[in-house]
Amino acid sequence: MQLPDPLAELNAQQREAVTHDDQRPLLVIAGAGSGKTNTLAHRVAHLIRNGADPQRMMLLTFSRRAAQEMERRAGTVLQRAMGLQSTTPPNLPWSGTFHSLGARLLREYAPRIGLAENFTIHDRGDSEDLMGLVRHEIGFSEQKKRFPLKGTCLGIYSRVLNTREPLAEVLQSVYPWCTQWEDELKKLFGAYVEAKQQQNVLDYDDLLGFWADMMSEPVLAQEVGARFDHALVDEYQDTNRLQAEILLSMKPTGEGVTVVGDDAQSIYSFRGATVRNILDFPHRFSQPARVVTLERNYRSTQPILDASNAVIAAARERFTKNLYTEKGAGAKAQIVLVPDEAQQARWVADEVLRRREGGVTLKSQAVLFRASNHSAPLELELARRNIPFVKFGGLKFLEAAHVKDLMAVLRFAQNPRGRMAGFRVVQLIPGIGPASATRLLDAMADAPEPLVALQQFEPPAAAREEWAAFTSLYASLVNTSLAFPADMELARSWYVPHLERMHDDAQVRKLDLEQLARMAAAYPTRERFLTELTLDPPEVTSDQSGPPLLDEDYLILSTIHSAKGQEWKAVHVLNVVDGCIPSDMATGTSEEIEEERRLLYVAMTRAKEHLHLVVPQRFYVTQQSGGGDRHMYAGRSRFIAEAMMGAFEQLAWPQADASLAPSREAQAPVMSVRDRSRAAWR
DNA sequence: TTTATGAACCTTTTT
DNA sequence: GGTTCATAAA
Repeated sequence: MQLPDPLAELNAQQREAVTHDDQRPLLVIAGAGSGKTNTLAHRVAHLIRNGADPQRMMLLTFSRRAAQEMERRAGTVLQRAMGLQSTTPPNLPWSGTFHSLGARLLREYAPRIGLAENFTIHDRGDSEDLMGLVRHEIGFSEQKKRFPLKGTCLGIYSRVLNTREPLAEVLQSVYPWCTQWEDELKKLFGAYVEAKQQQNVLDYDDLLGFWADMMSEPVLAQEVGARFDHALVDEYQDTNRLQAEILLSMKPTGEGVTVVGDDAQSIYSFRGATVRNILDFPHRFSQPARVVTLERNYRSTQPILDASNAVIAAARERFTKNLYTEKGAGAKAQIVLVPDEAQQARWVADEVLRRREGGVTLKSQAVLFRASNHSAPLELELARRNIPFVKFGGLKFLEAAHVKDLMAVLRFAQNPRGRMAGFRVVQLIPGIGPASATRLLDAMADAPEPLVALQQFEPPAAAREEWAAFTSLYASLVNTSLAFPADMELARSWYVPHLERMHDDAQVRKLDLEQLARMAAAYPTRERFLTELTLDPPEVTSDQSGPPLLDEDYLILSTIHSAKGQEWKAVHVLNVVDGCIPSDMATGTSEEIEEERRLLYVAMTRAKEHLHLVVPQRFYVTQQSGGGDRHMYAGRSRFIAEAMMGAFEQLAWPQADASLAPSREAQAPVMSVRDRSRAAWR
């Protein structure tokens, strides 16, 4: 039987990237929409077809979702190419983010590198809290002059680790207002590291840092490196120096290394990512790399591409790529002027429904925005009109207080030396506050058997009864006689009464806990559940109405950052206004501004057929000084210069002459202060 | 020492 | 609009 040639659907450059077979490392510069994922999937399939062992492939992608998508598509390609009947995708056990693979390796090698195997992982919030605690303990919270806040301290620490720059340099370039505190910060970070080790916890940065440290030991480097024949990295423009070092130490010759990226889409430098990684890649290994550039765009129509190209062409520095497409002409990208944010919400809702009438499902439309709170007015409008939507990015499910509480119970059981979890959990018990909690945790830290210390602890009299209930819960959680997720159920039944006592809206919050319990069921062990949920939190925010059913149609709302790698038929970008894009939080240096420009470019290139940039001409800002909210008049984003307007179609809504007059809604009474003042005394 | 109440605060993006 | 921080009362 003649099998179809799996490469037939690829263009020449893609084929070159897929079939690259010599020992040199491979760099694929892939423009937006150039079939990057497809190419990578084909490459994975190609390697497997030629005998590569999927167990010995490391696939580093930006998110777990990206990894799953990759496995799925590689599976489809393989199936077609080999005529396999089975529909199961190849099992790629080593695919995930740098952080998640780091966690797995460290767990596995823990005994040999001086770690306890049951370490738990701090998320951003825990790390900040611990930093704050240490900061307080060594007396920096009571300085006469203001010492940087805990979040800033963690930011500095993290940046030093991820960029591998000396503290002094980081302070100079990114935190110039903190340079006077260099010595104190050094001392603080030393104490912070000490605290983490005593508590047997790792933070995000440790997952990379310890991995890199482990690889600096030649015996281990050799051993780990030899486990993998291939290492493929997606979104390479968003990796940082530390990640590049890890890759280099795993595969010093570059043999079997493939990285894919697009310098024009680098949008994570705030996290220490550097475009230099992709620029320097060709000469980082002991042999030069082969470079393949994908320029043909398969996603967007020519007019959308023209507008996007115009925006990115103004970038200060970039690798010239000229995206082209053979898709037929379509509608020009639109710039839509609306009077204010409320009208913007109405316009978008109208437009979304209009498109749906035209046959574009809600799911194939997306609304993108710079910061997650930008979508608030739109969310109200959508709710009012019963348009279902799912929002990505922004406040995470796991950041809700009640979800953190329940997770902390499990984490405290998993790692009894983790103070942050314990501190949180025991204060749920009425009668126990910070002082008693500290006394308990100190006793546990000093004891050889933390569980025994906890059982022997004398709680304040007011807490005695509840304390007994807790100790028995804790004991059964620590002795993992229960199969996961049965212990989750146990913890939940202990926590729910506390939840009801503390929150008026306990009903809504209980739904979230049920959701959490359902999620837990998908993991084999408690350890895996805790680790993976911390490293790869569910992106959907908790929503009072609950997530729509999977088969239902719903609109996508997403931050631009979370929209990375995705595409939709119609894309609406909110607040394309100076102050939002670029964010006025990020107009300090020209590097920051350049990154904001790329952000707009990323947003625009998500669109396949219809692209709308909405410009509210007036919007609210809440300013801390000046005592209240005020209106601001803002112009179109500086990234769309007058000279580029030829690539856009501009329209105003409502009709131009009315655009600056107050709308009907603005004049209609929305409330009665008199009713309210009367009601206040009723 | 704990808890209840009030005031201030601050709002980017993510592993 | 929500949480965190400070102060006062139990």
